[in-house]
Amino acid sequence: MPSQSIEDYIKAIWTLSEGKEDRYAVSTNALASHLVTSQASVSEMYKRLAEKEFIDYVPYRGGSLSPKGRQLAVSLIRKHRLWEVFLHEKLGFGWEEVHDIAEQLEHVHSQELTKRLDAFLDHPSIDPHGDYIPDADGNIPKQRAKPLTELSIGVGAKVVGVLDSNSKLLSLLSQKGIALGTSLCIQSVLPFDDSRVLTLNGNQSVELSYKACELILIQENI
Amino acid sequence: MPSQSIEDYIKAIWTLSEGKEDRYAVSTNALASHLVTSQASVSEMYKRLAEKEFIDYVPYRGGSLSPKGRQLAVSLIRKHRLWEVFLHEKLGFGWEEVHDIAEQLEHVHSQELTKRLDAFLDHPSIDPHGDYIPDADGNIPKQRAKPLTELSIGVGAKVVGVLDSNSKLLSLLSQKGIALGTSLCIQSVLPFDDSRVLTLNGNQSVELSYKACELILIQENI
DNA sequence: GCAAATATTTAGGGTAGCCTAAATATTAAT
DNA sequence: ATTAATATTTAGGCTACCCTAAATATTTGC
Repeated sequence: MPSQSIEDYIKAIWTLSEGKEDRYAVSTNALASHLVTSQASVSEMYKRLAEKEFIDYVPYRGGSLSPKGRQLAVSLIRKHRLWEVFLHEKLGFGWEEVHDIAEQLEHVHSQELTKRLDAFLDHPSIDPHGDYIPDADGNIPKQRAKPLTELSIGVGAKVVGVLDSNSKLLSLLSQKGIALGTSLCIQSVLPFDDSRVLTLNGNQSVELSYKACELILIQENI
Repeated sequence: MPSQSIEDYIKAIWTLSEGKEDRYAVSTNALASHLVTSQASVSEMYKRLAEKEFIDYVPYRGGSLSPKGRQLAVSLIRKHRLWEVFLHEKLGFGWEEVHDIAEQLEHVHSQELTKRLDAFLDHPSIDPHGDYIPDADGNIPKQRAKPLTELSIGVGAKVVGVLDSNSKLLSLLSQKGIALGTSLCIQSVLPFDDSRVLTLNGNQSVELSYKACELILIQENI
């Protein structure tokens, strides 16, 4: 069982190499400042992690996750984000409060627990911050979901999540014909209040306030 | 923030002094075998715990919880049992599976989390093993709840909990007129199947199978 | 291409845990 | 009351972390 400390390091390496090419090596420096620790500690830990085959480590070149390391990282991310959903949806914590608690909960070891928690939460795919939750096999979409307010006019996208389980928002959306998976594109942005006029599934046209758009997560079509 | 190790020691001291008089001192030996560690480690840790004022420690006499130590212990027990309820009631774990996971979850530090979990579970007073959950102020009934099958004939008792949230059991009980707080006493035990004939609230008489009696927790009148 | 700046590792040391074996205190037995 | 048995502590040593300061590699700027 990897120690909490090892788990923290692995997760940090994963985070810092997100979006970078495969096997991207994280520098001692970057990791040290991310973890708010000394470079010497990182250097030492890099040796331990390489020893245990969580990373590939070339002295003076930094460390990159091995398949084993990546798997550990992703399972931590999965647990972290599932717990965040739990804290937000079930216990009513604000999205800004959930991180620190999830940071502790992610270290609980029990695959069965993760599996049941996932089912209890109805297999969510997005956490309260809009980040994707890796599935049980560790797959996770590369592209980060972004709020509808950040979509440019004329660019096609798909609804992948909603940032608030607030039932009023959900009923507003269903009323407008917007659901998970709906394809849309922004037709125009209205003056003064920045409401968006959307085209849904290539035909219907609906208007949605800025406030609602902020909470809808989309992924741009490729 | 006390370390996980310190928390484990404190909880163990609490457990071993349960039911004993106040300030009961736990011997090095007893604690070592309970924690499956060496006596030397306990001796050493006793010094650390006394230093941090979690226990009163007289060399060669063992350690007893200080008020501060007792408070920590009870908060751990509270968290442990609340998580057990969560795992059993919400995630469907069997009562025999919940302990090990709760053992990890109890170390998560967040009073707000405990508070909200308690509310989410509807302020349970008993965990899936029939142990009382200390309230937010650390109060906990001295007497342990025991199953109705362990109540002797003619002894008065009160229903304090039900070990299975199985709705069929609950509906059977409401049908028979048994609820939380019902006073009862065993009139007789039937031959062959060990069903119990009960007197409820001093008047009605009902019969209940052994299988059902096993899951009903009672506390004997004093 | 070499010096200066920067990044990284090594050296040396600290604490919280854990361990076994030896020394010492306490308790029980005759 | 002394000895034998048992309980407890101390001594000495280990690992996994952490740290600062010094040494060494690498990169950058001219």
